[in-house]
Amino acid sequence: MVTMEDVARLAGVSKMTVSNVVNNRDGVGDLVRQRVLEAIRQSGYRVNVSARTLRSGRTGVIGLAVPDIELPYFGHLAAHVIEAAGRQGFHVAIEQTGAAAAGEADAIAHSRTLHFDGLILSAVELDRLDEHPAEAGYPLVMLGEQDFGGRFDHVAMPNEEGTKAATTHLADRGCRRIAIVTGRASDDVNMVTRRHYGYLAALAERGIGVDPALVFSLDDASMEAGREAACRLVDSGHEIDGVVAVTDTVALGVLRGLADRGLRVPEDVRLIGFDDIPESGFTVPSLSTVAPDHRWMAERAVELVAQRIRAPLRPTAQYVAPFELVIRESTR
Amino acid sequence: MVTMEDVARLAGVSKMTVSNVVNNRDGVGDLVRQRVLEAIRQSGYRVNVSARTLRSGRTGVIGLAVPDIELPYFGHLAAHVIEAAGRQGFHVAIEQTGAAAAGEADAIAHSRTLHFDGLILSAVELDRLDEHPAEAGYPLVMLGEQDFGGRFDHVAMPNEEGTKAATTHLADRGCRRIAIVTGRASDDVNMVTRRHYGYLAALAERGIGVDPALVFSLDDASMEAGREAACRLVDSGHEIDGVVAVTDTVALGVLRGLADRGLRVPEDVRLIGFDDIPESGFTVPSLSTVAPDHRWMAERAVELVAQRIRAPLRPTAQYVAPFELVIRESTR
DNA sequence: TTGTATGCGTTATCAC
DNA sequence: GTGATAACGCATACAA
Repeated sequence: MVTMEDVARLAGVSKMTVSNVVNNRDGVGDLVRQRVLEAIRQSGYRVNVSARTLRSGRTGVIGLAVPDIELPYFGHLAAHVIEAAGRQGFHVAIEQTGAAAAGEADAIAHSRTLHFDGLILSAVELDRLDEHPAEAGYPLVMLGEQDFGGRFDHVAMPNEEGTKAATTHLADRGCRRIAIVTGRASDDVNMVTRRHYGYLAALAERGIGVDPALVFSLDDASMEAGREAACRLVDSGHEIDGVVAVTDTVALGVLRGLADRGLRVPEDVRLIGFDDIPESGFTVPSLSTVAPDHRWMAERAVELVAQRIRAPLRPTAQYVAPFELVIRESTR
Repeated sequence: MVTMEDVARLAGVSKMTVSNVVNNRDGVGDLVRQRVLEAIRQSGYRVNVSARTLRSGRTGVIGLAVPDIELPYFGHLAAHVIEAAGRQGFHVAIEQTGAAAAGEADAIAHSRTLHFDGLILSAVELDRLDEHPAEAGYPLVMLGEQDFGGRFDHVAMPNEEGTKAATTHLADRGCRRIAIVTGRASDDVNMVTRRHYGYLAALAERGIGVDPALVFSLDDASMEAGREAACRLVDSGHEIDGVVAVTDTVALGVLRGLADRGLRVPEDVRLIGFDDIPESGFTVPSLSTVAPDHRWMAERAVELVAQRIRAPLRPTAQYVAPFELVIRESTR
C-alpha cells in the first residue's frame, strides 16, 4: 500500500506537506504543490480512510435504515438519500430492519458500532426510543413514518393530510361506501393511525357515516396482503364503491384482488393509494395516489443529519413533506 | 468515546486482555473474562472499527455497485446480497453507477479509495475493463449482465437460455408473429445481445421466420420506454401475437402500452418478461416471466468475493444462474 | 494467563 | 511555507 510517507519521499517533502496538499489546505507553495500532486499521480496513492477516521473521529458515512430495500417505496427513497448525501460529501450504508422494533434498535446500535457519523432511520415499529437512552446525543434523524413528539429531528410524511385528501377525492367522485385497507393500529402515533384519522376526518367532513365493516387491517403492507384483503372485502358481501389503500404497494395488491373477483376499476370500485411509486403510473388501470415529495424528504433528512453532526446540541426540527394528489384512471 | 483503555481500567486488567475478550480469543481466565464483559456492558464500550481496520488492513465492507437501486430488479438483488454478506460477516455499501461505463469505472476506483475489501459490480455498460489495469488484483466479482470471457469471477444470468425458453413458450402457445422489445445492441457480449440470440435461436428451432419489423430497440430498460415501444409497435400496423420483453420492468411498460392501444393480453397478444420481480405476480393480467434464482446469484457472488479476498490469486470462476419459466395469465 | 512495547497511516500542534 | 513529533485505538510479538 502506498502511504503519504512514500509520496513525501518521492516528492522530496515531509508527509505533513503531502497531507496539506491532499486536504486542499493553504500554506503550501505552488511549486511544492505541483511536485506533490505529480508524485501522487505517479504512485497511485489513495488516502487511507481508516487512518484519517481514527485521527479525525469521523467516517464520512451516514447510515440509512429502512424496513426492506426490496419494497419499491424504500428503494425509491434510498436512491434520493444516496444522491442528496453525495452532494453533501457523505456516503450511505444501507441497513435493513425487517420492519421490527428489534431490527430498528439494532440498526442504531450497529450504526454506532460502525462509527457512522449519523443515522437516518425510517422507523415503522420503534415507538419507544426512550428505552434506548444510551443512544442519546447520537445524530439520528427519523424519516417518514413515526412521530416522536419533537424529541428527534424528523421528516414526516403528510399522513393525515394526504389520506384525508385522498378520501375526500373519492367522496367527491360520488363514492359513499368507502373502505380503507390499512395496517395494524398498534398505538396512536404511528403512520397507520395517522392515515386512519385522515380517512375518518374526510368522511365526517362529507357527512358519510363510518361502517366498521369497511375497515380492513393488514398484518404487513405487502402486495400479497393487499390482494387478500380485497378478496375478503368483496367476499364479505358488503357493498363497496371506493377503496383507500394505506400504500401504493398495498394498492397494487388490492387492484389485483379486485380483478380476481371480477370487479372493474374504476367502474365498480374506485381505488386510491399513497406514495406514488413509479409502478403506479403503469398499472392497468393506472393508480391515483397521494404523492409526497420524496426528493424533498431525502434532502431535508440529509440536511438535518449533516447539521446535527456539526451542532449536536441544536434544538430538534420537524418537517412535514408537501404532497399532491395525482389523479389517474383508478378514480376517473 | 470509551476505549479499551477505559474498559481495562474499570475491570482492573490491561487493555490487551480486553482485546482478547472482545475478539473471543482464548487464554483468558473465566473470572477475568466475566469482569471484562461486565465492564464493557457498564461502560457501553464499542470497538473502534477504524482502529482495528488500520491495524488489520481490512474494513469488513464490500461494495455493491448497481445501475440504479430504484429499479425493482436491483432493489431485489441488493436485498439478497446484503443478507448473504451479513451471513459471511460483511457489510455492504451500495453505489449507483447510473448505467454508464464512466459510473462503473468510478465505482471501482471509489471502492478502492474507501478501502472496501472487495466489490460486486453489476455492470451493464463497462465492456472494456482491460482499460483499467490499475485495478488488477482487486477482489472484483461481476454480477448479472456482461460477460468478460473468464477474466473475472462472474455470476451470469441465463440470458440466452432463458430468452430462448421464453420465446419457445410463446411459439408453443401458438404465436407466430413474435416481437422482441430489447435494448441497444452495443456489442456482442452484453445482456441485450445474449437475450436477442436466445430469441433468434428459438424462432429458428420452431421454424418461424425473423421479421426485422418485429425487433424493437430501447434506449433504456425502463417502464416508460416499454410503454412507448408497445405503442409504436402497434401503431406501425404490423401484425403481432406475442411479445418477448427484455426485462419485467420493460414488460410492465409494454403491458400498459398495449392497454393504451386497446389490445387485450393474452387474448390478442401474449407477453412474457425476464427477471420475475415481485410486481409481476400482481399485474392485471399477471405476467409470465423467466425467473432466475436471485438468491442463488447473490449467494454465489458474495461467496466469490469472500474467497478472492482470502485467496487473491485463485483462478477465476464463472457461474450461470439456474432459472425456471413462471407461467402466469399473460401467456395463458 | 497477563502485561509491555511498538506500529498501522493520518492529522494537530507547534517549532523552525 | 515547511517539517518534526505526538497522538488517535487497536492488535501483533514477545516478555514476564
